Amino acid sequence: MSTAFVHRNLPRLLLQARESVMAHTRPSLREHGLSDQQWRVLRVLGEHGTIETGRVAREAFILGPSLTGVLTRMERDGLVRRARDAQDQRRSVVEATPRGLKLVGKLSRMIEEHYGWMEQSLGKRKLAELYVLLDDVIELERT
Amino acid sequence: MSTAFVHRNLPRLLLQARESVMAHTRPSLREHGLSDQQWRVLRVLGEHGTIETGRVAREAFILGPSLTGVLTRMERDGLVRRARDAQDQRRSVVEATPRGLKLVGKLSRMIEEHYGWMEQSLGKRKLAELYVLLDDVIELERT
DNA sequence: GCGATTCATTTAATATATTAAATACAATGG
DNA sequence: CCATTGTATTTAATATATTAAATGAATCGC
Repeated sequence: MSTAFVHRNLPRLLLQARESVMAHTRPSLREHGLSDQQWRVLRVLGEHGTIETGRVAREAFILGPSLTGVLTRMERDGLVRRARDAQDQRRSVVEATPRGLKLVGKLSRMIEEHYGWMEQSLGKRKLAELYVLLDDVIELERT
Repeated sequence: MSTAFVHRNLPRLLLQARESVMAHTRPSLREHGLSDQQWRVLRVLGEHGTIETGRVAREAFILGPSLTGVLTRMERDGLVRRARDAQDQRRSVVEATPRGLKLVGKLSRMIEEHYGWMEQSLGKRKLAELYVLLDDVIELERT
């Protein structure tokens, strides 16, 4: 007996879920003058120190042309510094300023608390299952 | 024994999963000259016929100010028609043109096939579980 | 009826997304 | 070496996102 299956607009559900999760952390970002994208960039820099902009783009899920502008504004706001790579003059590298790093630390702790809250309200079991399923969906693309 | 839990950047996973799903349908949309947003709007119009723009905004997950521009361009491209609501002159209503409706039909069938493919490659069980978990996450926001 | 308030949409200003094209440098083959 | 090809980033043009403010119309209380 094959179950009749009701499709649910998966892209929309994923978008809603994402909004739902970020609804709790976004206000803190905004209080510190950060956009979603700037926060993603800052977090990558916090994890990797000085790194190539191309890698930032991949890890922060921002396309090259967008990243150019994001970094320009972050530099303007004293959050990051840019320079050309000495070995390969095509590449440019970025790093967070002390001010940027301080922000990363503060907000990372805040977000860690948020995960604790999600663990509680959703349940560890469900959260773990969700991770696995999302990995499976992401794998589809490489098919 | 409480399991140590490794958090996985949920917003990013949700974003990746969404991209992974849309990677298969987006090329078809582009071939027909549609952006993601225009497709969402068109689909809502296909489901509801003539409807208020406010409701389109909610169902297509587009903020008011963005929708203004999206609808302007869609009208320019002959996909929709706009008019003021006779009962309440504050509101405006939209409907798809015949050309817009033809597109909805064609692309809807394409997307339906895509769901069939996902059902196969991911499995009905997993897909159903994913729907439930995403609903749970979305519910968190209303907490 | 009229003033204050509320509601729906649009305008404005800035930031980001998207695609194609340009630029600038590096690697490679002959 | 030099011309060709490939790679990393930026520029350009248009579309969309975001937030605040403005506009225009309905409603509410008196």
